Amino acid sequence: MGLSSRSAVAIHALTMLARWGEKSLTSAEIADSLESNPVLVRRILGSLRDAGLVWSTEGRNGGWSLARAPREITLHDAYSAVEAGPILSRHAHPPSAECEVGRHIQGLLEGEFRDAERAMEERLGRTTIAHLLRQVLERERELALPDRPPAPAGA
Amino acid sequence: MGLSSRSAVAIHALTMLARWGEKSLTSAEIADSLESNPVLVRRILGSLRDAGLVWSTEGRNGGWSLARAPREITLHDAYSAVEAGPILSRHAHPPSAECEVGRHIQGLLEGEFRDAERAMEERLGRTTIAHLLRQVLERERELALPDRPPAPAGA
DNA sequence: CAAACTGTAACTACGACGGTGGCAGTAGAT
DNA sequence: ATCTACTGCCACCGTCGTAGTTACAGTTTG
Repeated sequence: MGLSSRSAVAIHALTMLARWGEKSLTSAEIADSLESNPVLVRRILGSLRDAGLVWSTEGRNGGWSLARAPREITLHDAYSAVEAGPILSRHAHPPSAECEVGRHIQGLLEGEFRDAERAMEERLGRTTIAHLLRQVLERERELALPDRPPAPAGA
Repeated sequence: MGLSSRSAVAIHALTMLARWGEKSLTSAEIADSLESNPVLVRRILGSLRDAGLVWSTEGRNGGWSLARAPREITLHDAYSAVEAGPILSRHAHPPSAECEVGRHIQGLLEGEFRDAERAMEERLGRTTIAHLLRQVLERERELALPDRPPAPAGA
């Protein structure tokens, strides 16, 4: 089935906060960009705040800001803040201890799956919000030069 | 939420088929080891058959056998046979094109997530059913020697 | 006080999942 | 030929996580 889209929302929001770092953004502004709902955004940013990635101020003119420099926040930070359990699900029930394979497979799978998940997380940890923001600005700059399209086929 | 437990079931079944390679196993026998249901097992083994990992024979004395040598079947083979879509979910809706970040984040995330998923799959591809079976037999041998426990604290 | 925010609980709709029963088809056993 | 033991497949159920929404209490600024 796959995980939730919370990671995508979290990374999107963090990139927005990095882009407009001077001022704080409200959950409504971020929800507008997501074509979604302020409550959903607050739920996810709440998790990011619990993880120490952002902070919020209440009341009028309140909103959200980054708690660290964009280059100090990796995609793995965002992922692990909003996504809980393991990715590769284990046995729904413990297998039968009567079976020679059933007795041991669970423990062995645990190690294998854990290694595989770690590999994914390690890869996520190599990209930062700063890196993402840089690419966003780059692509935006390309849009501003319609006469010189990026990497044309015959160039 | 994480993926389904189909991968775990598939790997469990493949390891059993490798262990009793001489004779074919029925879905009921495998379900017994899983403490689960023959229909569930047939559903998953059906996917493995479609992927060319096992074959089945109908009728009395029918059952399931490996279609390849255990060392030619990786955990990634099992995983990709039974698990469909992406692991890290993308945006539920496309973000707003009005937003400078929303315009580009989806494409960028796609690349990042895809790389991360590939890292996990690559790691799964490094372990084979033969490797798993060897460890099962090893642990079983240790159980047969109660006087010499494996790796005691003071050894 | 009024306005604009966060924070949180409650609720809905939907989809995927594990699990179950039923039944047609197939092949060996007698 | 019939019985038996399988696969293959469909339809269904209860449960759970998710996205989305409404509602409302609390907080800060103007």
